[in-house]
Amino acid sequence: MSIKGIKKQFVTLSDVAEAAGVSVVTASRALRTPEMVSLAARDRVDAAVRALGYVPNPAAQALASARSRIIGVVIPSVTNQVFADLLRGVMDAVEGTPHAPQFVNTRFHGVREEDLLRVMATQRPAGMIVTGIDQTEASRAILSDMGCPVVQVMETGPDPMDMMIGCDQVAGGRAAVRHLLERGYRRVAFLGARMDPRAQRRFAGYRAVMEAEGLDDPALVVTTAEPSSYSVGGRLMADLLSAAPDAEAVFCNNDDVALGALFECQRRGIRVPSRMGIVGFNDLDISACSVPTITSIRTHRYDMGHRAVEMILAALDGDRPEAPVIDLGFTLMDRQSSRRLEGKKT
Amino acid sequence: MSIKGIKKQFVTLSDVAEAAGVSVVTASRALRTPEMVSLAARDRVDAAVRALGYVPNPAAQALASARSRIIGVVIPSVTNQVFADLLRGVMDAVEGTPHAPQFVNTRFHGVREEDLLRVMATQRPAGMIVTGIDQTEASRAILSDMGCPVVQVMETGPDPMDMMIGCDQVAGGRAAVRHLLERGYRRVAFLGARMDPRAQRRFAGYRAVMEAEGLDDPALVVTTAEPSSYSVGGRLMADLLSAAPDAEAVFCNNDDVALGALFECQRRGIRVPSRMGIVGFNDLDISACSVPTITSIRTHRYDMGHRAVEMILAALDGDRPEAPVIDLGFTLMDRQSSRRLEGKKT
DNA sequence: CTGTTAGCGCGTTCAT
DNA sequence: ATGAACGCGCTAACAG
Repeated sequence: MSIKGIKKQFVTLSDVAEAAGVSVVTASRALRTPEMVSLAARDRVDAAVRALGYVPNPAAQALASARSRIIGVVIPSVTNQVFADLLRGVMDAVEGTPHAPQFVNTRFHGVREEDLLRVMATQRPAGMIVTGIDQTEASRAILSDMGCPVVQVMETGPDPMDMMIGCDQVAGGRAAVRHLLERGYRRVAFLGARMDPRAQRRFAGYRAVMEAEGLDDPALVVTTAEPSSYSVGGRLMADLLSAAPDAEAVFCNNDDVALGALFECQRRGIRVPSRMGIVGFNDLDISACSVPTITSIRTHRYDMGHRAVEMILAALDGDRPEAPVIDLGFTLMDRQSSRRLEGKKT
Repeated sequence: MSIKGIKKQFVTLSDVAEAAGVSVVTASRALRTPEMVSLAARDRVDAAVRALGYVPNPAAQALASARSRIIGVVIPSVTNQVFADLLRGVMDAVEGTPHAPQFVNTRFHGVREEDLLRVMATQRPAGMIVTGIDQTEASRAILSDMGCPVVQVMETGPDPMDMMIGCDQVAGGRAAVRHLLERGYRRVAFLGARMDPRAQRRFAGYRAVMEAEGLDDPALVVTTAEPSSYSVGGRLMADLLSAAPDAEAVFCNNDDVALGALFECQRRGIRVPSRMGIVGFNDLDISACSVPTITSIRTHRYDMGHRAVEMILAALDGDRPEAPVIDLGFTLMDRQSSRRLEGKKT
């Protein structure tokens, strides 16, 4: 392109400006704020851009403007299907925009989160999406220093840092347990793996209902610090059957555990839902297909990711949302695994 | 920091240099090539870095060096558990390095992939990881123009662009079918969803074995363009039972389909494995826990992601691997769903 | 509406 | 072993 022809490897804005016969600034403005440029200039710049195949250099943009087009997404785990859904929502939402997500995972570790945020800060992100509402004070400080829109996703709660979109985990827990009680189960147990803050709150919902009904019993609560998985679900069910052989139903932390628990029942010949009711949380695809199908609390992870991005983009455009915190709610998917009365299957 | 105190929001290298009483270049060298700096200067720079909490600005680095620390990862889908495992391997491997992955998904779309690569190119990535071996000519050209290490993952094949790590999909398909034949199943069907190139090659393995045995029959092949899922697996099994009621076993495209097929059998009261054998592909967690457990071809997705990153980092250090293509192989996980003789479960 | 002038923070010559 | 000077490609001030 240039006479030296050595260092320059890409088409730059000056190339475009030269080709269009305008100054670099005009070319720049034609691309970023077309309404501030004469129609004639705009057309010539556009033509030059197409002819030369110009694509802006994000590093130069970021350096000059002290703002990148990166949207930082902080999640605790990539393994978990729940977060995969969130990611999908985020990726779909940035599509067609000049923004790109950058994912980091905290592995459920608070200090690690602070370090990761400090590194993210050097990128001057356009926006940040963080999981949950339990950030440390230090993390909150770093985030607010970033000077960009921040959305807390997955949960709702008081005291949002900036914006928030999710659902009430305690209410979800309550709904699950009430459903089982309505179905006629009394000895309702709680199975929980990886008791992170959200799982804790679901458990709080469970306990609230059980205590209110005078049905609470420590023997009915089985948890582990291990990450949730199908196999852990099976083990928790096994432990429960030892500790409380008369348990009639389980509310599981999430659907992985619920499905593992179901399999354990099948291995032991325990009939679900007649002898044992099961309710999960999150409503994974598989819960609607298993035999029997699994009753679960459906949360809207994809939408949370998608709308979180939309909220950030709107905020960048100066449109702050009316309400900073959005509760997407949840839906009880009433399926076979909690249908005590008509229970006929395995 | 500076007298103006207005624009400067972050600690820069000049701040560090000033605090350490050295020039900016020296500070820069102390960080990047410590051996070229006197011990005294090095220590003072290190101290200043810690005292001021200096973190380099990646945009400035990228602009000045025409190289970012981003590793581009191109996958066809984020939904799929298989790619989630790959991502996890990648994320774990970059941890502790100055590199960061950037994910884009092609949605199994070739032209889309080209566009995405063109955008990635503007970032001057440190390395690229791409899925599969079926890139278009244009994509290959863009990738090679990036002037960075490129690793093709998931499969092995001839003609690697640069480096390659995966396994032989055709061989995997053959192994699955041979296993079923050895177990005594004869009318072995193929169930396939989203017949992407990898699925096509597994199918090629299936067909090769069936033809060699003189057992091939078009009625035994049921596929759909829909993405694979548990429910699609159920539907494929239903379709198979209409087209070939005498089918004795199925080799499924992947474990989602296999599990869906199992559920469909359970709904219809068809005994697995005695009446219907099932083998999946990829070996998801759930396949080891379901009732019955599912025989599957285990592939090493996590390792592929992890080692792909390691290969890139090594190449950046000038250590090209001995062999540019690594075959990680696969393992047949022999479980209950194909145990025809001892089959007793549902 | 347009152009001129200065940087953004770092890497990379060249000198010394 | 060290430093001065320049430039990466773009945006942000300020004039006109």
